[in-house]
Amino acid sequence: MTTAPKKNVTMQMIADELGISQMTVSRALNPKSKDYISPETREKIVRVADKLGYTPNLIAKSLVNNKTYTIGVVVPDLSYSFYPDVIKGINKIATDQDYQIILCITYEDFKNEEKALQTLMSMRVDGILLAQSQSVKDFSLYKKIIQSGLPLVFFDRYVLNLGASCVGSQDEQGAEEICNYLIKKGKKRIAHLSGPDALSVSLNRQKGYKKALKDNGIRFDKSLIIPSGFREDDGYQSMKQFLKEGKKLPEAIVSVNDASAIGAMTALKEQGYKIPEDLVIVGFSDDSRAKFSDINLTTVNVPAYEIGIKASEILIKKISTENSETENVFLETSLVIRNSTF
Amino acid sequence: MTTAPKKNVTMQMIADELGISQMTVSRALNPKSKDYISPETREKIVRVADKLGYTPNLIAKSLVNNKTYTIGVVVPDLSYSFYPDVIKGINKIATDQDYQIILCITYEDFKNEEKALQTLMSMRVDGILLAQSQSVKDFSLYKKIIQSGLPLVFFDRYVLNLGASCVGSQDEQGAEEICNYLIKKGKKRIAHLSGPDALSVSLNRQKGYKKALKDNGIRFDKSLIIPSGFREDDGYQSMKQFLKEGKKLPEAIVSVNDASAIGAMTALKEQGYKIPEDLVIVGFSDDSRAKFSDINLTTVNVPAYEIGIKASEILIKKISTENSETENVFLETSLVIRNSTF
DNA sequence: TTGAATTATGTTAGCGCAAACATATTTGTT
DNA sequence: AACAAATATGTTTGCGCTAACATAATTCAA
Repeated sequence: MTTAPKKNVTMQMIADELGISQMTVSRALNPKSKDYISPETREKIVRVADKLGYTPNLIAKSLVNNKTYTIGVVVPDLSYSFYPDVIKGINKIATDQDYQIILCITYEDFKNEEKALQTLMSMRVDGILLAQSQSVKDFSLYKKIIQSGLPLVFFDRYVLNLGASCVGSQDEQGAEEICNYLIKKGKKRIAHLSGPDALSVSLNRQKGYKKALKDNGIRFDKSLIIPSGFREDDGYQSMKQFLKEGKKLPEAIVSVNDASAIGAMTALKEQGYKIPEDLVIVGFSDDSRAKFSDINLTTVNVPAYEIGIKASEILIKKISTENSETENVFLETSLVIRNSTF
Repeated sequence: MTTAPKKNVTMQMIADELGISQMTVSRALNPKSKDYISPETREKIVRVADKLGYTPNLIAKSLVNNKTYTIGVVVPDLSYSFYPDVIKGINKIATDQDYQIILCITYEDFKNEEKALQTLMSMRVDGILLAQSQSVKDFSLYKKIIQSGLPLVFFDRYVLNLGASCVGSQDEQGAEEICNYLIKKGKKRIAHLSGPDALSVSLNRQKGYKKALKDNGIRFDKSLIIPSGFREDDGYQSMKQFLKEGKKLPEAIVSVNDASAIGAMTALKEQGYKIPEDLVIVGFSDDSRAKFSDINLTTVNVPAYEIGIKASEILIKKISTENSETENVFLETSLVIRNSTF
């Protein structure tokens, strides 16, 4: 037995049942302070609404109000603990303010990112939270969004001075700190497994790396920049390539993030190198896996949950305030020393 | 300088610009096979649409078509790797079919779950994927959803015979297998850290545990069922409580999931017990942390990504097929032996 | 050449709701 | 009693779009 799917109950149906106008139903179910409605009528309406199983149609409401109570959240991946943690933060604030999250995963592919953004615009989300994909090509779509007046807040991976607020971490300082730590430990020949040039995180972390070198009188050696990416496999492949070239091994490697560091460790171990005896390696992000003794990665903690909180707070403020200024917030990182640098 | 937020461009604006009717614009931008439109007109329209920065309004479309191309995904948590992995699977299928995901996190709270489901109904999502929260109270809302004709598919934590399809893992067999493994290793006094009674996963895993005992001629001892939950802290608290009661320590503990097992390990270690020397412990789920040597948890692998794939496939089939039958799918688990059971 | 088919466009209505503007009905005030 | 204010409800319109049904312009066969 299959029951024919019932059509959704509308205000008109409730009105018809009671022989009143649809507008009265609307007023009863969505009381505005300035509206008048008699308690008896309201009660009747609520009872019938309940009896018929009325569920308000947010689509229709959105069309009228030009407001959807949805925000688009675009992330590159869910594979490591970082973005799920950010999303938890976003969800906290969004839920408190009755916004729903539309989740898009780009898998680091700019094509997917562009498609997601287009769709979110068409869905008339009230705002967008975006962490760029690793393969960004250009910023024209970002500009279009910003210019259209749709609030956009970058998080983690951002573009400054585009008119969108940015929430991230103090990447440069974090990288500088961890490099200084390595140098203090006596390391001089330090390589950097870097992320894609187009991204703020990559550049800032690299900047911190260079600054630490400079401050400590170590000459920057371009050949020690190993181009990589954010995924474990990026680190693995890049390290493998580097080792194949037969260059002299560095004393330390500063990776652009944990996943990449873990990949690099795998490549190094495959070649029989021991960490931290033969060389030390550090990451960035404090992935949930970093603390385990098989990896035990010295890294820089980035407050993922707080980034989510802050980014969504700024977004929602932007949504509900007429002319809110763009603001950039960079949360503090902290050094987490573990055994990969003994 | 702050530019006034431009109103969104509509088809009517394009039509006005060209002195044609809005309907012609609609036809040009959303070609239906049966429609006629001259190539020149279409070209003009596309050009103007582009010039004005037209973005189709899916809200309006949804209202007309009674179809939103959204699916609601309700999960209890994002803290462990399991649900993010499921979501990756869901996202894969959803994206392929041009559906967007509306993500709701309940934090194991039934109140949040009910609110999320209500909202999703109001948003007129085309279907819902749900993993119940740990604190389910009753099924009336599920029934209401199903009766309303809104496709609902349970995943991971499900309720059979409610009219909704269910996608899960072979929990009973998995639990049985891991218990048999322990028994084969000579363990006889085996405790079970169990999940909430209201949930399928809990019951099935407990059923598998009991079956293994029975098949091996071990009498079931009710006092060895330790009521717990799915979160790390649940396992920690329950274990602590159990230890405080001063009962004789079991030789092995079968936990309802990895997080709970990890929590229990913490409690045990705090009391100076050594794993696996003093007692062995096993989990369920194969969380991304389970493989690390600090934990090294023998567990049952549950194919999270595949559950996401299967559940969303079934949901979308249900959405697009008139009278699709409910179907229940239980994916195979596999034993993962690590050092927590030496 | 004529009218039927084909092609190209226009008009109207309605999806479900709420803003804006009526119109009743009741209450309170003097 | 008379009128304004307060209260309660109704009507119309439009959000942006598409389905359904016109109508106009063109093509083509006989």
